Amino acid sequence: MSKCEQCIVREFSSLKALNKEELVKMAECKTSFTIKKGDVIFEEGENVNGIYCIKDGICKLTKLSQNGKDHIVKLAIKGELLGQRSMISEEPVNLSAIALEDMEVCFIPKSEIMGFFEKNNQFSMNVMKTICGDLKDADDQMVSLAQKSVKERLAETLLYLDSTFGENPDKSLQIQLSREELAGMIGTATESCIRLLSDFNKLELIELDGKKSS
Amino acid sequence: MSKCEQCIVREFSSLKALNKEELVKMAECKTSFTIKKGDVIFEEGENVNGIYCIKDGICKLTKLSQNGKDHIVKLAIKGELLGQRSMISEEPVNLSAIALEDMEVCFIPKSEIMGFFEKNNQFSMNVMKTICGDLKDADDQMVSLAQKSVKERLAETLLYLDSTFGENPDKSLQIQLSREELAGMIGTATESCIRLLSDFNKLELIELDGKKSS
DNA sequence: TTAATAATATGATATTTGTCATAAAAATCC
DNA sequence: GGATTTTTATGACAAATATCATATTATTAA
Repeated sequence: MSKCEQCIVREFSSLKALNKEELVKMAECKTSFTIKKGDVIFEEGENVNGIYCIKDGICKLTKLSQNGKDHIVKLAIKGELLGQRSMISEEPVNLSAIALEDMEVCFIPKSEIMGFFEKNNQFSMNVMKTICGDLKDADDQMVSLAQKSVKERLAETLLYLDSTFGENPDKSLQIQLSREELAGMIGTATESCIRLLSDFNKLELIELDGKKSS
Repeated sequence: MSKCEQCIVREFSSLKALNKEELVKMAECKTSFTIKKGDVIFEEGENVNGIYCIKDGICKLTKLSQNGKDHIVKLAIKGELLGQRSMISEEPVNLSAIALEDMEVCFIPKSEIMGFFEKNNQFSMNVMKTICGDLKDADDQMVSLAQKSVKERLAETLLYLDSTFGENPDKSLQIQLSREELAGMIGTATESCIRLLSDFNKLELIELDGKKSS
C-alpha cells in the first residue's frame, strides 16, 4: 500500500491541509484502483460512501437526461476529489464518473473524511472552497447554456479544453473527446456539433482530425 | 436592535446550529434592513463581506449574460442566507440579489461568521450541506437547460413555482413574476415565453391573468 | 486482412426558437 | 382622469437547431 505522505497529488486538493499523522492514518484505510479508459468509477444514483482522489488521468462527470443523452457536467483531473457533494449531503451521487483515459484513483471511506471534518478546520474550509468554486462554475455554465448559441458554446468549450488540458506538440488538443462527448458538454445534437466544427474548419479557425484551437 | 434568539427564521438556516451565546453576540453585530420590491440587495461583482439572512420576502438571484439579459439562477425565500459562496471563496459575489416583494433582511459581517466556522462544527456542516444542495440543483438545472425544450422547461418551472411558493385562494400563483422574469428563469426570449403560456392557456392547462398551474 | 462495428460527415427537411414590428391592455405618473 | 410608459400579446419572418437518411472513414475484432 503506497503512502499518502509521498503522493504529490494531494497537494492539489483539500487534502493538502492534512498533517503527517492524518496522512498515515488515511494511507491505512484507503484503497487504490486502476481504471481503464471508458470504465465507470461510479454511477448516478449509487451510494458511494466515501470520496475518490484522482491520482492520475481525466474523467467526465455526467448526468443522464430524460431524452437518453448524457450531459457532461464537469471534467475532473489529477488531484481532484470526487463524491464530496453526495457524501456531505448524505445522498446518492447525482452524477456518473467515467474515465476518459486510463486512471489511477484512491478511495477514502466516509468515516475517515468525516473525522477530518471534525478535527481539521483547514481541511473543512478547503472542501468548502472547492465546492463553492464548483457552484460558481455551475452558475456560469447555466447562464451560458441559457443565453448563448451553440456556436458560441462550442467555441468557448474548445478554448477551455485548450487552456485547461493543453495541446500536443502538433497543436492538437491533449484531451481526447469524441464529437458525441463534445456535444454532450455544450448541450446539442452530435450532428450539430460536427457541422459547426466543420464550419470552423472551413473558416480556418481550427484544423480537424487532431483539432486545435484558433 | 431585535434579538436573533427570538427570530424564528434562523431555525430554517444553518444558523440553527448556533447556541444562545453565539446568537447574542450575533445580534450585537448584525444590521437589519427593509428592502422594497425591486430594490437591489447586492450586485454582481460587489464585495459583500458578510452574509444576508432573509427574515421575510422573496428575492431573485440573477446573473447578467453577454447579450444583456438577466438570467435568474435561483429564487431565495425566508430563512435562506445570501452571499455565503462569495464569502467562503473570498471573491466578489457572482450574482445580483433583487427583491421580488418587500423584504426584511439582516446583514451579518464576515468576521462573525468566520468565528462560527472555527468554533461551531455543526454550523460549518450545515453551511456545507446548503451549498451542496445548491450545487446539486445547479447541476439539475444545467442538464435541463441543455437537453429540454423551452416548452418543457416552462411547464416544469410553473409546477416548481406552484409547489414551492403556493397558490392564492383563487388558484393563481402566489409568487409574482413578470413574463420577462419567467423567461429569464427558463432561458428564453420573453415573446417565446408569452406565446407558450398562451398556448398552454388555449390547451386549458393553465389560466392566464392570475396564472395557475393545473 | 477482411468483415463488422462505430465514429464522423453531410444533405434534406422539419421544428423550434428568436427577432422585429405592432397593437392592446395594464400600470404609473402628473 | 387623461397622458405616458410598461407589460402583455400576436403576427410575420428569419435564423438556429434537431432529426432522419445516408455516405464515408476509422477502429475493432475475428
